[in-house]
Order: sequence, then structure tokens, then C-alpha cells
Amino acid sequence: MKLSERKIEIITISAKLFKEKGYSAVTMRDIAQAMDIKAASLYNHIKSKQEILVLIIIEIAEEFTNVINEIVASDVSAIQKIEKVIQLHIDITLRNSDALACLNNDWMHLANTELTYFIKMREEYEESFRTIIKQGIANDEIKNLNIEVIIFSTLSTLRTLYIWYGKKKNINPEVLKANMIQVLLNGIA
Amino acid sequence: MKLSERKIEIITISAKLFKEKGYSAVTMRDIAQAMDIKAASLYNHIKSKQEILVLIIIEIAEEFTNVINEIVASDVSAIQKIEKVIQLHIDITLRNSDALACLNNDWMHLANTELTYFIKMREEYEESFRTIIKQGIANDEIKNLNIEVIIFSTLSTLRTLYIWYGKKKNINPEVLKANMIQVLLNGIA
DNA sequence: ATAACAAACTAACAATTGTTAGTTTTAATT
DNA sequence: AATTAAAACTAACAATTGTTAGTTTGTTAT
Repeated sequence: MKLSERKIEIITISAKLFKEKGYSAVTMRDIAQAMDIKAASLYNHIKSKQEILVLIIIEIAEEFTNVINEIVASDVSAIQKIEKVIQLHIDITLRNSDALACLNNDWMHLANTELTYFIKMREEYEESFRTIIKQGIANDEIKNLNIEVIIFSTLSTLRTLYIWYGKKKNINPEVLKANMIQVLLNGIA
Repeated sequence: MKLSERKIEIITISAKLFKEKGYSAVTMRDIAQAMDIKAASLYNHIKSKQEILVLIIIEIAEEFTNVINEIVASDVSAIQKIEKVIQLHIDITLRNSDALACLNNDWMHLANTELTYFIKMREEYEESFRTIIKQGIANDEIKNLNIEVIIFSTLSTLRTLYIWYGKKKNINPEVLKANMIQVLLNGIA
């Protein structure tokens, strides 16, 4: 699946628009206007509006799935695994925050196969993270608090990093990472 | 501004639908169908689709604003203030998670006056929270980490509590609160 | 030059959108 | 029983939606 130059442009611009107003509120004419062409011309490159959404979301979802699987399988401490997960989210946020926003806000507008596929990946991702936390608790690396609260608190912060990064792009990625690790692992108090 | 019984029904049902598909993807006919009437009949009760959105969002936004102002002004430690903020988010999540989802996802579809008003409140809310954190750092109650990272991590978790609560409604609110305080203040490691 | 192809265009479609006008039904009050 | 008001209805509107068909333009390879 090689994507043409122009197709990538459409995806990039669409992701940006979807981030601002959401998939449903963005029209093909909006996308076309942002590219300085007519709406009908888009169909020389893409099959449908839905295809744009799929291309934006699925690639990133697969990257999350693949990388966390590697992390789970790796032979390091639970804390180190969590640090790698933090790194993963920061990396993708810096590289593609528009698509990440789209994944977070518009995944429910996927259809049929892709919707099912996405939900499966999302569940697997959470399950992988749960595995890491359980390992950490078993090893006394992580406090024995309510495991679902731990998972939710951590992932909610990592998943919405793009919102905050949209406003404060000036922070150094390494500083961000170090502070995130501190806050998430050791708390603020 | 007293709302009729039926108007409240419309708002409640709309919030639920907006939560699932987003404001733009929900049609007046969807809302009407969920109420077992025709779309045109809705206009006996509400002025426009936009009014529904306003009624869902603004009331909650104002509640957040009012309560955090009280918290900031109260004469307790920074840690205790943060605990009260956590309590505030849990309370509203339990009481009205659909509207909260709507506030989080669809605020950008507000128009004109209300959009400006909402953004102002949101900024003020973050500023109030920043004040609390700064006080905490000055008092040595809170670690001297990057203040924006602290604010973002905490608020992102609190703001998206509704996502997680939608799936796990079985947890005891007091247990939830205690665990949230532990995780956010003292970390998981 | 010519053929071939990619990528833009114009024009239009059928369906869906929020909303209005005017009418009928339902329920409460006199 | 008659009146009134609330709340439903049918029918339709103008605008907007995603998309298709057919055509023209521009570029590259022969």
C-alpha cells in the first residue's frame, strides 16, 4: 500500500481539519478548499471521505499496538516498560498530533470492518498496559492501588497529550518526558 | 430561566446522543426518534439545535467555574484544595457524565457569544488551578516540577473521567476518590 | 509531434440537513 | 360542553451533503 504524494497531502490536511471541528463537521468541500482544488478533484486520489478517516486512524493505531507488544515482551522492569510507553506516546504526539486527535475523537465514525478492528486494537492495547501494571504490582515496583484507576489515570494523560501540546509547543521533548515520568510515577505531592 | 419537563428530556436525551456520535453527527431527526416524536415537534420546546448544545454545556461550565472559585478562596492547604477539585470532577461525572462528554468533545460547536464565554471560563478554570499549584509549590506541599506538566496531567485525567466511568460504573465513589487522590498526588510507583 | 496518463475542472444528482408554516390532537380549565 | 393552551402532526422549504459523469488541462514518454 504505497500512498501517492497527493494522497498524503489530503490525509495530512484532513487530519488537521478533523482535529479542529471533528470528522462529521468537515465537508469534502472544506478539505478541497484547504488544498485549493474543487471537491470533485479529491476523488482522483481517494475513494471516499471514509477512506480518509481510515487512513488517518488505522496506521497510528497499528503503531501503538505493535510498539506496546514489543514493550510487553521486552525483558526490563515494569517501571522501565512504563517509561517506554510514555516515550511512545510522546513520540507519536510530536510526530503526528493531528492524527492522534482524530483517532481520539473520531474513531466512532469508522465503519464496519475498520471499526471492529480499531476497537479490538484498543482493547488489546489496554490489556497490554494492564499486564505491565500487574507485573509491576507483583514485583512491588508499583503500589497496590485499584488497578483500573492506575490504568485510566495514566492512559488518559498520555492519550490527550496532543491537546496540551497544541498550546505549548515550546517545551523540550526530553524535559517533557522527564517531567511526565516524574508526575505519573511519583506524583506531584 | 425555568426549563419545562419536556425541555429537560430533550436536553438529557440529546446529551446522550451527542456523547455517542458527537454534535454534528446527530440530527434533529435522531433526537426526535429517540423521544418518539417527529423532528418538527421539537421546535415546540427548543429554539434550535444550537440552543440544546448551549443548555447542555454552559450550565456545567458555570458550575465548574463557581466551585473552583470557592475552592481557591477557601482557607485550606493546597493539597486539600486539590482534593476538593478531584471531588468536584467526580461529583459532576457521577451526576451528569453525558453532558460532561459533550462539554469536552463538542464545545467548539458553540457559536458567537457562548463560544467566547465558554473559552473564557475554561481559561479561568485553568488559571485557578494554576494558582492552587503555585501556592502548593511555594509552600513545599507540591514538588517543584514543570508546572504546566503538573496542570495538564492532573486535569486531563479529571476531565476524561467520564470515559472510564462509562465502562466501570461498579466502583464505589469513595473508593474512586481515595484512589484518585493517591494516584494523582503520590503517583503509582 | 503525438500518445498517454494523471489530475484538475464543470455540472449535476439524490439524499439529508435544520427549520418553518399551518393544522390537528390531547389535556386541562372554565 | 365550550374554551384554551400545549404539544403533537404533515408537508415542505432552501441549503448542504457526499459523490458521479464527462470533459479539459498539463506533463511526460515515445
